[in-house]
Amino acid sequence: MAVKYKEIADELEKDIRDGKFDETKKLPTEEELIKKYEVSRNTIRKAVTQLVNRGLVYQVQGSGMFLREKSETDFINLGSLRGLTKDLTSKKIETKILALHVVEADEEIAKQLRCDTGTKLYYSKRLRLVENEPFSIEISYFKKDIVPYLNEDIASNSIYSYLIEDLKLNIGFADKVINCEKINEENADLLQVNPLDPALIIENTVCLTNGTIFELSKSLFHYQKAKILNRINFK
Amino acid sequence: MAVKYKEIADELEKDIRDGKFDETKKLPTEEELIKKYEVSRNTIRKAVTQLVNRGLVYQVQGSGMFLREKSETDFINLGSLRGLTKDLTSKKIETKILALHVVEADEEIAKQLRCDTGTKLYYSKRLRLVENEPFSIEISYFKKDIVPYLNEDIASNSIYSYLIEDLKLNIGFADKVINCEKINEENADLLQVNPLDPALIIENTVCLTNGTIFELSKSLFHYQKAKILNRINFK
DNA sequence: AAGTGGTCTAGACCACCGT
DNA sequence: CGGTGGTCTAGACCACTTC
Repeated sequence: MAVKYKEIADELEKDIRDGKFDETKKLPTEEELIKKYEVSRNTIRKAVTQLVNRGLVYQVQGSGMFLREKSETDFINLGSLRGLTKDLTSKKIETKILALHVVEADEEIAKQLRCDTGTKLYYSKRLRLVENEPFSIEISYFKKDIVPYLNEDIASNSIYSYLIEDLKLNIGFADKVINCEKINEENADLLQVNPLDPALIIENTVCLTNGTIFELSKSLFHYQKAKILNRINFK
Repeated sequence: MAVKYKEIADELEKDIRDGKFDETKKLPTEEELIKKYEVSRNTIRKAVTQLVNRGLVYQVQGSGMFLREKSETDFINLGSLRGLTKDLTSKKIETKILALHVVEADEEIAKQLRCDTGTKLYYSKRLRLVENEPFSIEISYFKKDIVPYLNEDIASNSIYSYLIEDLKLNIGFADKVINCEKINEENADLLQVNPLDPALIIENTVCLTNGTIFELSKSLFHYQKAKILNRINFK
C-alpha cells in the first residue's frame, strides 16, 4: 500500500464497519482527521472521497460527513472487485468446477477480447453454491498470456484473490451488462429451477489498469436468490 | 455551474463525444490541458477524475489518459441521473400515464421512505414506450413536501428534468437493487409479454445531497428489450 | 533520460448550515 | 456568527512508461 489516502480510507472503512461512529452517524470533522492522521487536508479529502465512492459516506457542505445507512447484506455488489466470496461474507460458499481448461479463442470471443482468433485462453465453468443451494453459474475466459496458470484448486476458491494477491494483476475497470433471460434446460438443471424460468445475467468485460482486456465472463444467477446492489453518487 | 473543474469536465466530455480525440484515442496531456484552460494541475486532475468516474476515460501512469471504447448505445445507464430520456437518445420515447395522484404513505412505504405513515406522497405509474413498443413500467412515490407539485404534463416528459431544472432539487445519491422476477398478469398485459415471463427489475431509493430520502421507485423492464450497462472503476 | 501521471503539502478564499 | 465542507492555487517529489 504505502499510499496515505488509501490507508486512511481503509482504516476509516474498518472503523465504520466496526460501528465506531454509530452513535453520531457522523465522521469526525476534516480538522479532527487532519490532526489524528497528521496529513494535509487534501489527503483527508481524498481518503473521504474513497469512502463516498464506496457508498459508505455522504458529505453535506457546512454540516459534516455522515454515514449512509447500512446496506442489506447478502446482495451482490456490482462495484466490488472480487465476487461472491467477499459479497456474501456471512454465508457458506462452495464452488463446483464444471470445466477448466485451455482453449483457443473462436471468432466471437476473439472479437470481444480484442485478440486474434486462436489466442490461448483459460476457459472455466463453475457452479457456485450458497448455503448448500445452487446460486449461480459462472463462465469465464481469461487470456493465458496474462493469466498464465490456473488450476482446480485456485478456481475452487476466489480466482480474483489469486489474480490480485499472487499474480499481482493491476485490475483497472470493467463494463458490466445486466439483463435477464429464460434459462435453458442444461443450466436450469444446474440451478435447480425449471426450464424457461428467469435467470439474472451479468456479462462482464474486465481490463487491466493499462487498458488491456484480460477477462470475459458471464454469470447466471438464481432468480429468486440473487439481488444486485449498486450505490450511486451523483455530482 | 461556475465551478471550473465541472465546466472543464463537461467540455472535455463534449469533445470526446464529438470524436475530437478519436485519432489518437488519447486526451491531451495534463500539461497541455493546464495551458489550454489556464488552471492549476489539481483542477485539471479533478476534471479528469470526473471523466474517469463517468466511464469515458482511463489513466495510465507514465503513459497518458486514454479513451475507453464507446459503450453500446441503447443501454440503460445505471449511473446516470435521468432515466430513459437521456439513455436512449436515438430512440423515440413515449410515456403513458396510468396513474398520478396524491396518496398517504402506508406502513410499508413509510418505513422505506423513513417517514411517518400518512405522509403525503405523489404516486405515479407510467408505461414507457420505446419506438412504439412497450418497454417498461415505472412506479414511483415522491415525498410531497419535497416535490410539492406534479401533473400529467410533467410526468409525460422527464420527471427528473423537472426536479432538477425547475424545482432545483439537489440530488445526491441512490441505492439501486436489481433482480428479476416472473411478471404478473396485469403487468404482462401492459408490456405485451406472457404472464410468467421474466421481468428485469430495478428498485431505487433516491436521496437529496443532505441525505433525505425523497423518492422510491420500482421499474419493470421488458426482458428482451432492456439491458443495463454499468461501467466500473477499481482503485 | 525525457515524458507523463500519482501523491502530498500548505495555504487562501468561498458557500452553506446551524445557532 | 462560528463551524464545516467545497474549490482552487503553486510547487515538490515520486513512479511508471517509453525510447
